[in-house]
Amino acid sequence: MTGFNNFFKSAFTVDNVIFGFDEGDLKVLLIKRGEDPYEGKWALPGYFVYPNEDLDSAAVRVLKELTGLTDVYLEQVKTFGTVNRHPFGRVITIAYFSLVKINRYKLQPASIALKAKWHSISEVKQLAFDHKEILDSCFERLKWVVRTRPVGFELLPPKFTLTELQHLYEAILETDLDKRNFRKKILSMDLLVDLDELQEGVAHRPAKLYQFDREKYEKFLSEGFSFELKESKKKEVKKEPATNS
Amino acid sequence: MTGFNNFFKSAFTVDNVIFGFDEGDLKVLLIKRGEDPYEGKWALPGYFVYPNEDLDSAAVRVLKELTGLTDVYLEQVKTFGTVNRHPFGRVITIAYFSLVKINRYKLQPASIALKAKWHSISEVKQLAFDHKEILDSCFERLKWVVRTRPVGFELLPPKFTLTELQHLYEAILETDLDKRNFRKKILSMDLLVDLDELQEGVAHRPAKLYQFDREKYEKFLSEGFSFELKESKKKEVKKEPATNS
DNA sequence: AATCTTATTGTAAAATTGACAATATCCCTA
DNA sequence: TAGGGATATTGTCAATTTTACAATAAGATT
Repeated sequence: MTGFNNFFKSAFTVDNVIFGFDEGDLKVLLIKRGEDPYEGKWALPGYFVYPNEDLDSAAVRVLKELTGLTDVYLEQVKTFGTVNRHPFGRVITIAYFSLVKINRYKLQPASIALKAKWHSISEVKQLAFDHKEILDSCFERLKWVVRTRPVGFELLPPKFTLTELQHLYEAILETDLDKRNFRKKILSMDLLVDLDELQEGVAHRPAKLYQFDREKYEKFLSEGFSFELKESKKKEVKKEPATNS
Repeated sequence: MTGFNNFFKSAFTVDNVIFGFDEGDLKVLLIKRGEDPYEGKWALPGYFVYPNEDLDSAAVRVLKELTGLTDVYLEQVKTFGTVNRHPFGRVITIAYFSLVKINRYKLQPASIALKAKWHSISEVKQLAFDHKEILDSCFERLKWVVRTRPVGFELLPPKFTLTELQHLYEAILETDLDKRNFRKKILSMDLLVDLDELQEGVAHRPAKLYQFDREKYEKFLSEGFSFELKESKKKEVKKEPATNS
């Protein structure tokens, strides 16, 4: 292997776009960096991959150290490796996204982070490194995944209402959906269990609670079933309210 | 950056799944490795990424050195980084796939390759490293891409018949398609130019030649058009002829 | 001119999508 | 407990898309 030594001078990290859903809004978990580079800047949680660690394991570790969660949906999206993206040397990063039930855990700021905080996707304007670009890629991927596989449920509590589910899809796809058509479509897939329970603590007619039937989904999958939501017209672009200028 | 030095001992490569289409069959370009490790084994063309080289550039370089082609469709798919996947040390690889017009070039076996050869996808059983897994991932991705964006044309000569196009889709999607329905669907997208030319040299009624209208496609895209072929039932699984056993 | 081979084309039934608004139910307050 | 408030729930019809299906057309070959 003489001659190859020059190649063994790089490092790689994983960065994790952790999505959550709260108050009708799609959120991403960001950390305020506690060390160089970009100390004090908001960034995606991530870290170097250890020499004896698989990539997926590293992504799981980063997630666990920050949130304490282990059993979550996690998927590799894309690798970013522009030559000068990291001030310490050649560092490429493998981007993952994960979907967590936002109320299920307590943030556990890892040593690398001064603090961690949920941000509304739409309000994230810039981040350390090339993390904004990574976030955008993962958001695009999420849009596709959510139309293609029933993973939306990973973002909701185990019991949810159809309206909550619809709001989730609307937030992710950035469209408005027709209530009646959405319900028809979702229910026709026969992946939800009607729990015969009602929402509590709301000051109006409570909605029925449903649960995702994972077993049935696995069964469908093995029979060649394909979850598919049609792409629809874009929600008209929100006009930025004309700010002072 | 004290303490991080231990991370800067890795390397990364790009591996390229180069698809072509010939004789009604989807092909992949493999090389017989001319050096360690796995010398003499069939593998995906790939190489280390140079310290001052972007990932995409490396993929382009690998493709060019092998085929002489530069202006081809190329897309990053996934990164593979199992700890012990490479005998020389920690080496992760970023997998790309590309689509080439198989008759448009002469193979130029690079220094790393004893020889390069097109293999029918279905006949590739095992490869060096984890390359078979990489190939499978890229093939899956191609199936999705081809239903989602009109990139199939990248695999055909500039002028092609509708039957050729259909055979291409059938090879990639591993399904049979209905002739009339396929034509209706494709033509209704209004992305093909009827060249008013006929196929030559065939011993039967010659078919009309068409050309992909890239400009029109760009225009449609900017207007929010979405190319979409519906997923269809799987072609019934070919039963392996019972071999001697 | 007859034959061979592949190209080309249409129609009707079925399934899906998309648009659209009235009624039902529970909570809360007076 | 009656009325108002708020959201939940539900159905129909038109339009579009998908699917299944086979007869005729046209150039090449003999």
